[in-house]
This record gives sequence, C-alpha cells and structure tokens, in this order.
Amino acid sequence: MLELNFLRENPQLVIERLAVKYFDAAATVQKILDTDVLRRETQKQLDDNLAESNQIAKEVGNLFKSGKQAEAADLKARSAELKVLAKDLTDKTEEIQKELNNLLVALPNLPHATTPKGRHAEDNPVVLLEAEIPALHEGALPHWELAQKYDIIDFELGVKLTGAGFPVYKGKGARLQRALINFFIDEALAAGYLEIQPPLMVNEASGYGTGQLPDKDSQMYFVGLDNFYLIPTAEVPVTNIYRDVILKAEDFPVKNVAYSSCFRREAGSYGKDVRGLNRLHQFDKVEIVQLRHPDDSYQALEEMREHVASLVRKLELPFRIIRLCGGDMSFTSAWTYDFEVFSAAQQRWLEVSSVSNFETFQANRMKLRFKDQSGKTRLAHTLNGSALALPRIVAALLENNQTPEGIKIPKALVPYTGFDMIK
RNA sequence: GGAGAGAUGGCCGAGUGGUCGAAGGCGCACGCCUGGAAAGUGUGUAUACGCCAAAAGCGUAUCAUGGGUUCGAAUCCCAUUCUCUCCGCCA
Repeated sequence: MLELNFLRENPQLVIERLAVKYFDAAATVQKILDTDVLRRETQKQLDDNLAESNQIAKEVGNLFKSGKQAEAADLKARSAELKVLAKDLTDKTEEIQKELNNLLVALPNLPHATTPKGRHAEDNPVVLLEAEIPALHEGALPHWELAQKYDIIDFELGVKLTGAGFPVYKGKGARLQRALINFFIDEALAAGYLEIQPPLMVNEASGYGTGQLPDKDSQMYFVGLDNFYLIPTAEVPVTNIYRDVILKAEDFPVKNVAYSSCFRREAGSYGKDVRGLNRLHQFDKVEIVQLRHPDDSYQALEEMREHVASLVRKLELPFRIIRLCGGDMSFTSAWTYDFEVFSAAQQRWLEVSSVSNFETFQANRMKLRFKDQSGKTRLAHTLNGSALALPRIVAALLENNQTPEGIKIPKALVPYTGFDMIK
C-alpha cells in the first residue's frame, strides 16, 4: 500500500510512475485526494464534537458534586444532542476511511525510476547470461519421463492420493529433494541468515499483511473450519513476524531464511506449460527475507541477487537473470530480478527465483517500522527472494544431467545426497 | 471436547464509574555525582489521526477485539478472540 502522505504530495509522480506498469491511476488518485480531504473534514467535525462532549462530562461531574442538579440537567440535554450527532459522524468517518483504504489498496507499488520500459515478458532485458546449453544425447527425455524411468517421482500416485499437481517423491527422488533443501538452507546460514520454521497455515491478518488478501484469496487453499489459509510461500508467515513491530535502527539488517512447503491453487492454469514439475499445487521452497533501512535496501537486493546466483552456479545449471519490465512486474514490487534456468530437454527457460525489493509497500500495509537515529518512526523496507524453489530446479537437473548411464548429481550436492548418480 | 481463571504501556504490576494515557517498579535515554565505574540522584521515555506554513502547543482515539449502559467506562453488561490451570484425548 502506498503511503497516503507521499501520494498527497506527489500525485503526478504516482500517476506517471504507475503508467510504467501500464496502470492508469489518474482516476483513483484523484478520488483518493478528494476522499482524503473529505475524511479530514469529517474527522475534524467528529473530534470537535467529542471534545465538547468530554468537556460537558467534566462539568456535569463538578455540578453534581456541588449539588447543582438543575444546571446539570441542561448540560445532559446538550450532551444527548451531541451524542446523536457523534454517532452519525462516526459512521460517516468510518465509511470514508474504509473507502479511502479500498482505494489505496487498489494501487500497485511504484516501480523504481530505473525500471525498463515494456509490457510483456518478452520485453524483460536479460541482465546476466551464464548459460552453456548442454548437448543432450540421442533419445534424451523430458523430466516427467525420466522421473518415471528411474521411479523417483510419481505423478499418477499423487493423483490417487490427492489430485493433479501433488506428486509423490520416492527413493532417490525424495532424497534429492531433501538434499536440495539442506543445501539451500546451509548456504543461507553461511550468508548470515537466521533460520525460521514457520507455520504452514496463517490467519486472515497475515494474509492481508503480505497482500494475498483481500483479492488474491482464490489462489490460496482455505481451511474453512478454522479460517486458516495454507501459505503460498514462506514469505507470508516470515514477513508477518514483523507485523506491527517497531524495530530499532541497530536491529538492521534482519535476515531470515525459511524452508516450507508452498500451496497454490493455480486456478485456471492448464496445458503443456504445467506438465510434470513445471507447475504444482504443492511444492517446496527455501525463501530468504530481509528487512532493511531504506538507505541500503538496494544494496541488499544486489546482495540477495548474488546469493541466488551463487546457488545456481554451484548446481552447475545454465541460467540467466532478467530484470522485469514495468508491465511484467508484480503488483507489490518496486524492483524485481527473475532467475531462469534452462531445461534442456524441454528447451525452455524455467523461472526458479524471483528477488524483489518492495520498499515500504508491504511495510506500510503491516505497519512494520523502525526508529531512526533522530528517534523518528519510519517504515522499513522489505525484500525477499526464492533461494530456491525446488521443482523446476529438479526438472532442470534431471534433464540437463541425463546420460545414457543415468542422471549425474552436481558435485556440490553429492555430500547432501550421498550418491552421485541416479540409475 | 468439559470446567475454571485471566487479557492494562518495551517488561512486571496497581487501578471496580469522573481528578486515568493510566500509580509504582524494571528496562532504556540524557544529565548530575565520580579519577573512572557501580551505587545514588534528576529529567525524560507509546502509537495513530487531525489543527498549525512549521516547531512548540492543542484536540481526538487507543487498557485483547466489537457492541451496549451512562452526562462520564481500563473499571459495569453482552458477544468474540486469545492465554493459563485442571480433566479428557493425543504425535
């Protein structure tokens, strides 16, 4: 959520910047400004009304004490009038406040001033390409066929147990998953992150805090009996740890890493793009989250980008980093890098990580603040990134490393898997 | 799931209708004291919104949340949520 004060002072800038995301904000911004004026007027009336009521209440108390019942009765009458008015003003204020809030929540985050122009994914500039595309042997298979051939991932069985998009990992497939998780977490620990094991279900307030609610609720699984949502990413519980928190300046940087299963309904996506591990309803991911002082959040973003790059390199996967253009950026992000690995049998780039700086957008929503040197309370910056999401990494590992003798495990991972080949 | 107790500021804790944004303590910050420190001592120490060009100042709201009673609610009433204790169940 954008900050009202900022919007009040820079409405034109907001409109221009959001145009980069192909979001026409002019009407909403104007409405926000109008509603804000109305809100302050109404608020003032209500405050004055309440101030008088408070005054009267004091006087009545004094009159009672000195036995002047008659005068007290007069004041009580006035108080009753005020009360009716106050009720009315309260309702009005709340309604206006709600409307203002709805308008504010509808505006995306401002993209950073350096955001590349462009509308679609094809317009995203590649900022780094480290991709030696492996030459596969004759008869190379896509990962879903490899999974079956070596009996390491069973998609059919998942359908039996739950439904499509809930694969069962078996034998070396399961161990490969566990190895990747441990590898990713260890790497994050070495980079100074604090490990967190969050709940996999969250309440409504948390869903709202990171922006999944109110409007993206159809993407989350919902446990109706208890009003819980299954997390679509560890970002939700981990970032919400700091909801309504005021940090001290010396608490920075806050660096958390969390492994979790992630649950996504992915309503409306079918077809060949979602075959095998390409898109699942349940998958595993290691997520890194940072809270930063606004002055060095972009330094942190580069640090996180480098961290993720080092992971992909150690796994010896061909990859590229792209900077999302305005039109392709998410609602909440100010700056995003996507990491894509090349999956050689599918001949496709697969997104395996998205690293973003949200600046104060999430922080404003969840009231995540800090006290700066001068004692002033300010919103912190939040950042997060996948480091990494497992299924597409597994897909690329299987496809790229296949040989007629079996699938080779990258050296960095062997200490974690305990084997160097899937045969 | 059953029975009971409870929820107050960063923490502990007092407060059963007005003088309460809230005693007292701890913690923290700054000052005094000291050769330095401890002890002692003084002052300060929530958040949001609004008024004001701004600071100062002032107003309003907030004692789990939402409603109600009352001229007036941290205090009384109702509902909800959460926590704790005992019993039951259980990895």
